[in-house]
Amino acid sequence: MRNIVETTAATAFTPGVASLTDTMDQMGVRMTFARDEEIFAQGEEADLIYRLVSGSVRTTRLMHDGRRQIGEFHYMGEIFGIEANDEHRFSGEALTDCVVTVLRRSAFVALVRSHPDLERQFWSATAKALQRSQDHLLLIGRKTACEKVASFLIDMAERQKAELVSLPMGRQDMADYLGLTIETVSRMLTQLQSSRMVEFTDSRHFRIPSRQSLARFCQ
Amino acid sequence: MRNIVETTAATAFTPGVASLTDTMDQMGVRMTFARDEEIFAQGEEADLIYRLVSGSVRTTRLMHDGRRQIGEFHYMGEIFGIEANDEHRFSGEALTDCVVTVLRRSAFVALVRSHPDLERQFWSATAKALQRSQDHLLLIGRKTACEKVASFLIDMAERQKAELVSLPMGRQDMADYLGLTIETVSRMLTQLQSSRMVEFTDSRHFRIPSRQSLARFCQ
DNA sequence: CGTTTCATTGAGTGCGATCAAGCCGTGTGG
DNA sequence: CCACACGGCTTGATCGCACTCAATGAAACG
Repeated sequence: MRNIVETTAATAFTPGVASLTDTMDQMGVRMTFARDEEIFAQGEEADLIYRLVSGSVRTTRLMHDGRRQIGEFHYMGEIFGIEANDEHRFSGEALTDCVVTVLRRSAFVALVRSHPDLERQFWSATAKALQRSQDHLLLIGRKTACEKVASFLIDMAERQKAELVSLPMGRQDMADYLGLTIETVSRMLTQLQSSRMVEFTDSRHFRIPSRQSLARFCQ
Repeated sequence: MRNIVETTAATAFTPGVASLTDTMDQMGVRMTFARDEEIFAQGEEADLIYRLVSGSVRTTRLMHDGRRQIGEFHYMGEIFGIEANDEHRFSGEALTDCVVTVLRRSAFVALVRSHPDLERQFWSATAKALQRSQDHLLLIGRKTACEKVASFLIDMAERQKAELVSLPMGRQDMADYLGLTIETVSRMLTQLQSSRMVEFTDSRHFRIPSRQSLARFCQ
């Protein structure tokens, strides 16, 4: 454990109309993680809840033989590490250097119980996660390699306001998110680029000339 | 609409320590659906919440060209049709003839708000759904056809207490749940059967001689 | 008994995986 | 400043698993 998490603030704090994330930031303890560092491990007790102040995180699940599935990428402001049971079913790993605020689950549950508004916000976040997971099922189960990569690029572009979109993850992470191999991801990217659907300035930055055109590749 | 849903009971009802599902059954309106009938449609306003009294349900999502992904199968007792937004992202269809209790979402939210215990049960159900969806991601994204089918059979066996497990869905539904074709599902089933991993009495009923042996096929 | 629907089996194809180089930007030390 | 190594990415050649297309088998139903 890198840091002792203090929960003493919980009893003193009264949020009023504060947002869930603001409240977590005020009550939680700030921690930093370096790129590729593990934040929590698959199988570990899920007694902490995390909010991402800056940087990006991936949640991954590993099979015995090394096959890997990325459950979700999390970006600035998002909550992650929520579990229905008391055990983490995914590992959480820092995609880039990042800062998180950490809250004990028990403190979180107590807080949320006494502030129904926060509870609703929290439920909404969970339901959104479910939605994204279900959307992803269709992508992984039924889309072609090209459609998967195109959908991913559009999703990234929609999450970022900037015209030039940046990819915090490498090709292997993209592959493990989309249920493909690194080679196939690379091939589809060059294919999309030579069809003028995307323009990469370098391997981690791209822009989409016409969102609509690219969307046609996603079905 | 087949049936007008009454919500007058909501104000009069006080659940005490009743379970969420019991409460829904008491407050909701009972409806019946025939096999393959649509309970709610993809894109439709999600103003109702459903609990399955008897029978089975599939939630499906369709692409323009007919490709289909099944999100989840629901069995007796389960709640389904919950959405984060006000629009259904999946269709709900009766897998078999079934009976459901239906509750207006607004009534449900009001009820849940005034009874924190119910709210916790509801949240737990949502979190479990998220968990199942995430488990399914690994299956669809990274498992082989054989592993997918074996995992599915074990999951079915675990949900039913009986030694002889019955499949309420046809081969096409299995295929669309696992991200395979109907032919591949059929081939894997005969392959598993000729390896003595499962015994089918007919196409819809099977038993597993050794759970452990079959589990080895799931990785 | 014919018709329909669902499941199985077979033959051949193709998409994405695998195996193997090659490329390129970055960092390091001489 | 160059030589070299290293990791991440791309590209090429080949393979194989799952898909497609097609036929057959087996129940269910009128």
